[in-house]
Amino acid sequence: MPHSTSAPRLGDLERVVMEHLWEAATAAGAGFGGATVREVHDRFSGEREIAYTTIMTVLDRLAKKDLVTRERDGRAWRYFPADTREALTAQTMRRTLDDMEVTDRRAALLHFLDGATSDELDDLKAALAEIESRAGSRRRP
Amino acid sequence: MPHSTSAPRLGDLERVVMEHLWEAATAAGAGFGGATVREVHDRFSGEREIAYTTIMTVLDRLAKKDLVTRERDGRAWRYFPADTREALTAQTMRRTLDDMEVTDRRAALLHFLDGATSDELDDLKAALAEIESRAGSRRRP
DNA sequence: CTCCCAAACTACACCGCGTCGTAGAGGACG
DNA sequence: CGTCCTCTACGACGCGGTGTAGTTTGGGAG
Repeated sequence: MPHSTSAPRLGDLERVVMEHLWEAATAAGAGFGGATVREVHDRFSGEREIAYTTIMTVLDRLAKKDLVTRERDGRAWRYFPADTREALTAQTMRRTLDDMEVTDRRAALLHFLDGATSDELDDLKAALAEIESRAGSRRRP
Repeated sequence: MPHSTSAPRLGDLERVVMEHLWEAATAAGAGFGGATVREVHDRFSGEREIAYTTIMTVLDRLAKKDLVTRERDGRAWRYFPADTREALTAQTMRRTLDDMEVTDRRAALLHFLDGATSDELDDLKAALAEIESRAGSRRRP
């Protein structure tokens, strides 16, 4: 069971920084890339003027919220997203569902699907099928 | 940041007040109900000490966020939830999905379903079936 | 020993939300 | 009429979260 501590909300800058970390992760393959404060800060160059220490603060707060982890890399810290963007999104959506204390989940889900594109419905069906198959036949090759 | 049409987030007290409004709505049958500031305030009696004006402020802010509407009822205003709890929940969940700019929605949904109970999966399948059955009219451009 | 870099700590402004207080406007009623 | 009561309108204060950054400190590279 992954950490069930409900996902904290992100501010705009926090989200953008996470963005960079996720990019760094995928760019480095599944083996994880992560980034130092300087690397993240450099990504902002030309795009936006922002202080190095601002990035440090943001990364520090993200770490305190357990949204990122960090490891030493020489004298600097290297930051890694604690979850994929998709996992964090799912946690946040679930938290909403819980917080709202919805009694009629079916109705809520119906409303949710009501605003979905057909592509999304396909995605959902695919996801559902996968879950089912996973639950139905435990143990697969 | 152009997401003004999306659902704003609720604070704790705001949520509790919405709670009362939703109760009032269902208790009075579909379509009517609503409550005045005094009625909402009275609901808190014995359960919690809170100022009348606090309720007024909260209801006022909810109205500014378009989460409730109001009509004159004598000298007082009568407040009505703008959406059902389920609809608001769905909007918030969708907003999360949009804000996070998830590229792989299928993965996100998969994570979401991963934390679902089997009852919830049933609800989802039912909702999905219903959407499918009334196929043909798709909203959103 | 000196310099530079990165971390750590502190600071500050702003906004959202919980929490009220006070000032008025209009009925109700003696 | 004057008094009282009830609601609204408006504003205020404190606190926590977030964006933003400056200052201080400690440890390597010369």
